[in-house]
Amino acid sequence: MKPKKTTIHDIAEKLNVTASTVSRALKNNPRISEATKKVVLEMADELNYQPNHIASALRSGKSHVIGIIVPRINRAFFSSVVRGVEEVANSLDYRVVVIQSYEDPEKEVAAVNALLNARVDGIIASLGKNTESFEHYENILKKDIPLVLFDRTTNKLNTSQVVIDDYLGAYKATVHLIEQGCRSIAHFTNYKRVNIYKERYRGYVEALKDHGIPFNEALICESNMQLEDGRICVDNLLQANISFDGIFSASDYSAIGAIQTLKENGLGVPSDVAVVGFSNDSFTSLTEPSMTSIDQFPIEMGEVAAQLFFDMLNAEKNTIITKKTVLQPELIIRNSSLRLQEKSVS
Amino acid sequence: MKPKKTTIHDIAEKLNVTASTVSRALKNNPRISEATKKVVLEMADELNYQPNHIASALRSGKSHVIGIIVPRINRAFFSSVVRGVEEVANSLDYRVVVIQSYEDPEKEVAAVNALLNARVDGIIASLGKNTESFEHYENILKKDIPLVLFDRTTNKLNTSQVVIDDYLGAYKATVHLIEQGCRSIAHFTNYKRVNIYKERYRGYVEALKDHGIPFNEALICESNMQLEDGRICVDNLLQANISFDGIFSASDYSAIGAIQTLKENGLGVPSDVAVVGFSNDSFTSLTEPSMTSIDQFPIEMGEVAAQLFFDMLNAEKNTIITKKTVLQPELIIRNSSLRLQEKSVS
DNA sequence: TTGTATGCGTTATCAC
DNA sequence: GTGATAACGCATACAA
Repeated sequence: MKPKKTTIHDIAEKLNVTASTVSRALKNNPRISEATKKVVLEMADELNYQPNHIASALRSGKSHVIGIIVPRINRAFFSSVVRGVEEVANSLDYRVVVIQSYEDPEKEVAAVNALLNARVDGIIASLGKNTESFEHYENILKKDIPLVLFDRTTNKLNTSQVVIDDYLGAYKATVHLIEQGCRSIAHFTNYKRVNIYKERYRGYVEALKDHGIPFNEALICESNMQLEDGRICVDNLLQANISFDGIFSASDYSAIGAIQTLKENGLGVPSDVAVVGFSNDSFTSLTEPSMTSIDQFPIEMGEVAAQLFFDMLNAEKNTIITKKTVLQPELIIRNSSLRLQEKSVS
Repeated sequence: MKPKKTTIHDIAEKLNVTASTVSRALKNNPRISEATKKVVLEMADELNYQPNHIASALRSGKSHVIGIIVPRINRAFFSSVVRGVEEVANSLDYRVVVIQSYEDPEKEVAAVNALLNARVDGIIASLGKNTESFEHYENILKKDIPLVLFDRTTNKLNTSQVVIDDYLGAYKATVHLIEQGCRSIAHFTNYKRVNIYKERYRGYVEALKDHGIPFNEALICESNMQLEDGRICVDNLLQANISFDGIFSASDYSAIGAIQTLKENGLGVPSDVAVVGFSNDSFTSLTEPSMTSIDQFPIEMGEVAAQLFFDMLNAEKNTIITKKTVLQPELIIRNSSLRLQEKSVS
């Protein structure tokens, strides 16, 4: 019933050569004559030969698979990064497998082990928010397996990474709010725990300083940055009677929560409070008002991550090259912060 | 430097048994004594043994990998289905790899080939909108490899599938609009090309009939169901001066496009036009007004798909069992269609 | 209950 | 430029 799959031996037999010759011909080995290569390729085609990657992986020790660890794949940002990696990887005949860590350190450790166990040729990862130990990643490096970190990275690991300039993104966002007339800008952050939020916090502070606006501790709200947290932050500000006319949230999710609560309290967005988020998640264009945010160019980030991976893979002789690439973010202005035109109309 | 990975031979050597014994002990083979199993497991633990799945796959012909083909992973629906599959699969020591077809028939064929080539033990797939030939899927079945279809399926392939009752979902949605007082309900669809939209169309028609509301061809708008298409559909209705007081869109995306255009034209949602979408995508709770939609229980769908896969896998002797599972959808009522309370207030 | 022998399909290392 | 052989790590038919 099941037609047996054709192997290099089948091809070899038909052509009266050996499997080694076929193997070399298929791999375009320079020591094989062009004539032989030609007939081998033709026969392979005729017999509908499909190389067995499993056998190849076993023999060569190279699986041609890259493992990606992301907190969750249903975030637009992460799924776009994965897509970027895939594009580069597939073009070089590499496959990609994705594992989600769900921001759970234990699951992250398990993910690393699962990937190592699956003999991936390398790992591209973004750290979970609660990751504080890096042993599992150090194990990867100890085994000389390429590791590339993206977005949520750490400098405690000596490996390549790609990030956006979170500082610059936050700076741009804050300056934009100032230009729209905001003078009391609240900031939603998680800077004590995650590097990228620390950078965004720094950008916010610096932008205020550069424009002569005093920093006000009371306007900082620390949380886990989900939708509900944004609601709570606004509630707290209102209850405490702290006046504010702008919000820069380091996450789109807490930004939308903030917008909802502001509206429920009869405050206009952006007329009373202008709001800017971070990540340019796909839903930001669907909210009312549509939300200004910072684009992180996730596809490009994935492409760069893949490139860094292959750089490491190919340099793997003894030179350990680690590179940090920083991408430039862009401010996408939408209605949640666009006051100037509104004012001239009303 | 690199410590060589421990194999079953290393364990065997330490214990003065053979590799076969170790292999069997690790697989919990009943022909091995409990005592031997115990020492083998202990030694495996001590030497930090990690089974080499690649070698195992080569030898046994079973990769313990399930391939999933989805149009795009960044749709909440699909990523949730994948998650459901993963949960069941991982609990049975199977891994999952995902390939996106991007609604492109050629990419879908390539995806099937890539998965077969990767020697996956089975494939779980949702068809692309433009898929009209099924040869690539027939090839899977010919090879006796389990295939499970979900959501966007076809009856032209004799294999297991899991769908929601699209007819019922549409029926519920339409009845809900009628109960909210709608009497001229537009329907956005793609029924001529995709089965599930045909079923939703049928549910819409039937609900109207059951409530004595005449069907009006002019209220049907066929399109590709993206956001922009929803905008166009509403534009067309308005331009043609066709009066309508409700919209049942078979997609959340065209529903949000419709809401945007209605609002831009000064029409109230739901006061002038009530809107219901389909899929309960995560953004539906973030729009203004929040959007009523039909939940398809994607995680459950993934779990069932995985279950059907394992059913096929385990029955693979000679009995080909194919089963069709139909899940029940649920109407999630939000503000875009909730008129009754609004009316009593205003 | 355990050991022996063999092969899954490929590739690396010799040899010629 | 090509062939012969072994080996990657594991699983299984057959023997004992």
